[in-house]
Amino acid sequence: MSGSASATRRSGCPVSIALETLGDRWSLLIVRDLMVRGYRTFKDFQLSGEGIASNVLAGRLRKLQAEGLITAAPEVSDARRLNYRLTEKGIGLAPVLLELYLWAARHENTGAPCAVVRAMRRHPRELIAEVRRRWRTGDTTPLIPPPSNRNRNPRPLRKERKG
Amino acid sequence: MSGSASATRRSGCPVSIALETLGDRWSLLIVRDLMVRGYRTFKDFQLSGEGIASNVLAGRLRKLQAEGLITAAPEVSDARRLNYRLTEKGIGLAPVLLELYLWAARHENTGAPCAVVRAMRRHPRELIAEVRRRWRTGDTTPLIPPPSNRNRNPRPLRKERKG
DNA sequence: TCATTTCACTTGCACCCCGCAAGTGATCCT
DNA sequence: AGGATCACTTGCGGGGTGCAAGTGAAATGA
Repeated sequence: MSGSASATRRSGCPVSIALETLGDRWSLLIVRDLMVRGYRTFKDFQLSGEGIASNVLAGRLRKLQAEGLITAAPEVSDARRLNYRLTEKGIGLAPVLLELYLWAARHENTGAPCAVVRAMRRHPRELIAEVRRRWRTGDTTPLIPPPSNRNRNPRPLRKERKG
Repeated sequence: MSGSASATRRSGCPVSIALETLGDRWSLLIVRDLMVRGYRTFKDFQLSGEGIASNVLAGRLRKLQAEGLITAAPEVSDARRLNYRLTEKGIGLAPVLLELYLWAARHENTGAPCAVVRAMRRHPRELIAEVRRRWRTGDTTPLIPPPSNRNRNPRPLRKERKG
């Protein structure tokens, strides 16, 4: 029951409580990567092309673990490797991500293919069911094709260097 | 077409693009307050009990305007007052907020009344329709009762003073 | 065996943004 | 006219973020 949730609550509103965990730039992207791309390791996230810093990534993974959204287990064949995996609570975010996806696809010009968007809009239940099935069975083939360039040297995204 | 969207895009994924605007602690809470509570003014948000700082609030309102999620219009009867209102793009976030609400209500122990949660879970379409109806007609009676204490002096929420 | 590579981080640094208290200017109320 | 209200802004200190570089353990290759 997520009992660990820290001391202070801003308010009792579920939306507010959800945003205490998820209200930042990265958490939902990590969940998305675990859910629909086949990502499982630290390296996978680093190279995801979004450009998250390694220390921030480490912090987020820690936090998501503490909140019970993901688990980490060392891989049997390679003790260096940690496999991250969504929990039931984590996979439960599928509808949120779906709606967020549909919203952005409608109101921003994204690179999302129309056919995919239309399919998602018409058959949301089936999509969620498929996501859960893949989660249960450990199927990690990407549901949505990863961005064509799994950026090997992700460009820095800074405002403007002062000097 | 949200053309103003700034120069750099982290990735083409709609979820990532959505989080560029909404991926922080406050933006979605402001949208929620406009959507289901009757909030319209700067003061309303300040007293919402979540404890947002006034400078941060001003910044968020600016950003949400720039992104086309809200508009601001001076009230006719009182020129000091600015009325904020959701745009079509803003009201389009209703399903996202609904799913986020349901997720938190299921996986965290929130103060949400079970009957309300159950009703939301069983009749999501009707709820969204009602939210849109209220938005169209300018009906600002709170859809969900505001937290009993519209905190007059919101407590500071700091980690723990060092000393 | 032993160097090299890979992996999952950590450390140090500069900068930016946040939370907070206080202030500002315009507008309303009396 | 004087005070209250509103929507902010400013100044300050601390914490979080982005980035480059480093660390230690485990795998890989010669």
